[in-house]
Amino acid sequence: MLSQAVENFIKNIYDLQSEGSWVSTSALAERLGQKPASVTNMIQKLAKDDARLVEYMPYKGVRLNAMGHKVSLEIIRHHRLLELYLAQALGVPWDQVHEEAEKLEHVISEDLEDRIAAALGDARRDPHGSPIPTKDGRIEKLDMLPLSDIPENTVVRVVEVYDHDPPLLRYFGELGLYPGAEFTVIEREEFGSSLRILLDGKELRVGGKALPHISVCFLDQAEKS
Amino acid sequence: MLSQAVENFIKNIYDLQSEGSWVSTSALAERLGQKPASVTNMIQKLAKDDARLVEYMPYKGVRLNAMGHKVSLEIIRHHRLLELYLAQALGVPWDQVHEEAEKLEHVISEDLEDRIAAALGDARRDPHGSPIPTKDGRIEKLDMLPLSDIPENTVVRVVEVYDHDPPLLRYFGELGLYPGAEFTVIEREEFGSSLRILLDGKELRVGGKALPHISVCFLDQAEKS
DNA sequence: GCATAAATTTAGTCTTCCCTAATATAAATA
DNA sequence: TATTTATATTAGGGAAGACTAAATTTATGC
Repeated sequence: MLSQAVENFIKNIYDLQSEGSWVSTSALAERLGQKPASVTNMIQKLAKDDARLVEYMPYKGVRLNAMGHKVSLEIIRHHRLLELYLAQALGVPWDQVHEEAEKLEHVISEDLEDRIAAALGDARRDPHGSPIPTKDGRIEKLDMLPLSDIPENTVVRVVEVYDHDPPLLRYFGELGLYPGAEFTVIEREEFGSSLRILLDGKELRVGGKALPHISVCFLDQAEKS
Repeated sequence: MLSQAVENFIKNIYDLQSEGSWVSTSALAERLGQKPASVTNMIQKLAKDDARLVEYMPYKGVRLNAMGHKVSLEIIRHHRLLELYLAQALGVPWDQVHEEAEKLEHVISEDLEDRIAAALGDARRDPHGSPIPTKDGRIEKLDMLPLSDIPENTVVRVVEVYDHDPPLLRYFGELGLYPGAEFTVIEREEFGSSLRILLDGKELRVGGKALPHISVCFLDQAEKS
């Protein structure tokens, strides 16, 4: 049985690892809201023989090994199933599901996980568009680009909104920028200060700081519904 | 914010307190699966000025004060709402809901508590028949007697099954002895070894050890449906 | 009523998981 | 390359929450 502290470490290493192979002590400390010294400490424990969840090279960083990778996907499966269940079954707003799932993910049994999954049917994505890992540890790789990199006059669809900050999510919600939403990028204003888009016939302005947190895919005429 | 350890202490003091005013160190230790020395330690902390949840008299025992009483009912509300929700919404068998709720009760937010309560409508009892405390801290007092005290030739209805042991609950489930079930006590065998009852036209034998764990109310002809 | 048994508390220890302060290493720059 | 700066690690410490062993208090039996 892994402690909640360990599970959180593993999960956050997974998230950071996608942005490069080795995860630095300070990046992990930042994300966990802990001091770098504390992180070094825990990482060394996780790399030891009894745990063996990560590979650690002093002054270089940490990364998950096969075991740690498996464990992280189990936790992320819990988290994302819970987010979706809370939103669908209990109507928890999408800006609050993360915080709630963050606590629940560590305490639900395998059996409850299965029941939640069954209740959701064939659920592939959580409310933010992130893929839900399968029970056997596979996870869909999404084909997408941050909205900040999209050229003008392009039709796109929101794939994933990757941030857990409630005010930011509420802002996106007000604009209608949920996963699945389709819109046209009209014009990128100078210095990336904001983006003009056309969504459901309305012209909207999306703040520049928000752009990296929305990922979209291109939508050619054939696909567009 | 109370720790899970503290919440568990408070909840278990509540449960034991109904069987007499002061709760002994050893009884609490037994229930919590801890050593008496550990319990003394924690109790003294709970009685200190910062917490002030219990009243403590050395060598006599511990009991909840007004604050502790309020807190315990909040935790028990979480627990019982969760048990009922898990059973009703997710089909978790009644012998497993306790264990699951035991972990969840400490991590759900007030908001989630309210959403679960709303989803359940006007829910008054958990799957074992125990009353669910209201949001404002009131709890129904049940009028019932243990099945071991019921005279022969009496018609009764199951009110509460008070034990969390899964095999015992499965045994009751097989017999059909859920809260609400109505039956007639036919004959009490000598030394309380077992009880013959008539339920839904079938004659059943209930093991003597199980009798104190089922509480029933009398059912006169007028009430009987 | 006194001796023994049972229950409780005290004292000291251990693990987990966080911290700060000091030190060591790596990276960046002149 | 030497020096400065940023990053990481080591060393030591503290709170929470459990433990064992020893001492103390209360209850019980003759």
